[in-house]
Amino acid sequence: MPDERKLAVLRAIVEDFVATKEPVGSKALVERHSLGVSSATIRNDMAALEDDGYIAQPHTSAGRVPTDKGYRLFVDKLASMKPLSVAERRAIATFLDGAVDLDDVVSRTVRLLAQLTRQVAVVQYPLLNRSSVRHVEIVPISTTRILLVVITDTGRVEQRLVETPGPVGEDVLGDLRLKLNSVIGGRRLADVPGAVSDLTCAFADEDRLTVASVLSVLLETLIERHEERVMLAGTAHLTRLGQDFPHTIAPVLEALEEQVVLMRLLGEAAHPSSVAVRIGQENAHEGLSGTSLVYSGYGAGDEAVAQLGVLGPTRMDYPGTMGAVRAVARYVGGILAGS
Amino acid sequence: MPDERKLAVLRAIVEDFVATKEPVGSKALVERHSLGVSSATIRNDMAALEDDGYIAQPHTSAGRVPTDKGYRLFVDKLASMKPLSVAERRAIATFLDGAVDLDDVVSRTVRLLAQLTRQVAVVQYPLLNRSSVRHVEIVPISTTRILLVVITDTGRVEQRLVETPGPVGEDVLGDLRLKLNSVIGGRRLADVPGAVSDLTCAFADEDRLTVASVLSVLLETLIERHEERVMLAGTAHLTRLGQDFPHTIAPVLEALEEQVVLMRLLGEAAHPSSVAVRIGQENAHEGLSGTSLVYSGYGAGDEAVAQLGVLGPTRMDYPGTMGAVRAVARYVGGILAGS
DNA sequence: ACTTGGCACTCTTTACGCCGGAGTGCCAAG
DNA sequence: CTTGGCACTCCGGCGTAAAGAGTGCCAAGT
Repeated sequence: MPDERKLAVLRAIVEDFVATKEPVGSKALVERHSLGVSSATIRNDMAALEDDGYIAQPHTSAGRVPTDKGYRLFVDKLASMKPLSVAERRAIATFLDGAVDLDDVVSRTVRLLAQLTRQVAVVQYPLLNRSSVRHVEIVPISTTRILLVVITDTGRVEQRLVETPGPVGEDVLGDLRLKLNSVIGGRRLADVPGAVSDLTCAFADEDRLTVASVLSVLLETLIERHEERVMLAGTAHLTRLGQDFPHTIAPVLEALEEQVVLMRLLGEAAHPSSVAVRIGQENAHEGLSGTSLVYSGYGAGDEAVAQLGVLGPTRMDYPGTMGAVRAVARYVGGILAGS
Repeated sequence: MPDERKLAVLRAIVEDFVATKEPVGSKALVERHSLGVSSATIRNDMAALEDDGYIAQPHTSAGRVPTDKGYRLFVDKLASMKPLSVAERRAIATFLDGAVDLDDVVSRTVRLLAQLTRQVAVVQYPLLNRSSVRHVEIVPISTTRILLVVITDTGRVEQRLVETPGPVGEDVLGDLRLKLNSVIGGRRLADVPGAVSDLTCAFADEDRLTVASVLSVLLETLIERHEERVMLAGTAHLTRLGQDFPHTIAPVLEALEEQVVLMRLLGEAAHPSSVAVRIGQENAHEGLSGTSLVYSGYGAGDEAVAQLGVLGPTRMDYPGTMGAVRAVARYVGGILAGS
């Protein structure tokens, strides 16, 4: 619909507004970007863009500001990811190569991303569906509470407390541990449910309830838990956002503290293998209507195992941010594949 | 040094200032608190208090504001912890009793504390020195990388990645795992170093280096790692602080993201068994000079196993906050002792 | 049909001066 | 030692004024 020049105008508006944080007027536009036309022409174009909902003015006779819809068009049609500088690339390498641990990889990644983009970074823990069970450990905590620990061969460790319906003997637990390890040790996580289904039969009647409760928690842990954790960093960068809108920062912080919200944020869309963007209201969470999420799947090889991204004001440098997210996602993928 | 009435005046100033967030003058003081003297007398006292450094005025002919030193005196001599309301007590109980997990206890505690005090809450993971080793698991990740997992009988799980000096055979690892478990299984964490000291001798020469590297990481993990983790919540409450001093919020957020800073914050003082307060500059960290930390040790029984507390503006309700911190610390202690 | 220069209009932002209020410090008297 | 009085200071709010930025529209030009 919008012709060529109008698009150029929109692009210029977005770029200038991102750079200056101030509504941009027709005169400033024609000065800074060498469009071949006069300010009056630009004014006409801007009026048209406003009619179409791509830009808006905060109040009469102020400059124009991109709307969410405007940013969307910009991201979809007008922006290309900006490749990182050499220094940035080197920073990624040196920062990430020292990781000693899965936790460490995630924590370094999230800090790196925050620093690189100067925004809030979010990294989902890799969910390693195709991994298999290395060991199951059962630890009695009290007479009716036991701790269940699952170790996978990819280095993931999950723990979960189980309330048993009644007191359990040490011997039963020991027995259960042996049987569990022999039955599911080495199995793919996905195969575990089938493997343990008839395990309860091997126990005396009075212990079956206990065994069943342990098994149900085990399955729950394997299926759900690995999706639950995210890590974040760079919340201090929100203060820049708060500079102009002090009221918007609190709800964002609140949202970020809710793991659930974060997970939905990353999880709602199908995992993209490359970079995607959720802009403003598209986030479908009250406090996040003034922020954009730039995210990408990452993982070893071709398959995405989790998501990572950054959250910032809708008025952000999309090309740069998208470039950084893509670069980090790829590098982390490489690390996961290599280890 | 300061006589009785001057102390009363200081107390009144602190209370009023905390309540109103505005510098308090002599006239307002004598109106709100039924001191038996006139405003002129108060003025003299205030001048004396100012000479002694307990209060200050933001600018000439404005009301007075307590200094860090003033708050210190208030906390030490004038304040008593305010007991919680019944509703608050019940909130603690219902909130904390549902915990299913050590992680869960910590995460619920920190959220509860944040909500109760309307400030930033910090909870250190319990370090269970007196616990003993339940199981050690060794998982090969690649030819020169193995994952070491330690499970204690208190339900704590630690994992650590080990880079071996060279390739290691599965059999050696299996052997090591067996030997490790038989030697240190059931031992107190503190006893582990002694127990494993001569374990390397049991291996063939070419494997000793590998074994030694694994053992050193193991010891490291047991000694250091359990002190490292903290959890926090309620960062959104910082925005209230930022209302008046927008520039102070960013450094605080930065400090909070640095686990190291947080740990030093809690760790510098000897673990107190009851509530203690660190005010303003006493925190010895740049960005935290405008905040106070109210903290307490907590743990099962008499011995403190970790710390917990809240961070807020120096201008905070100390009696209320201290009461809340004490109550939560005690309740969590009870839970840990009970489970 | 599109572009352009001009112009009037609107609205925000900044500056300035003014005044009121709150609070202090000091003094002299009780 | 306390008290009332008083002069002085300084912040903060308010209204007006001027400046500046930007728009919308129109009529003329290409």
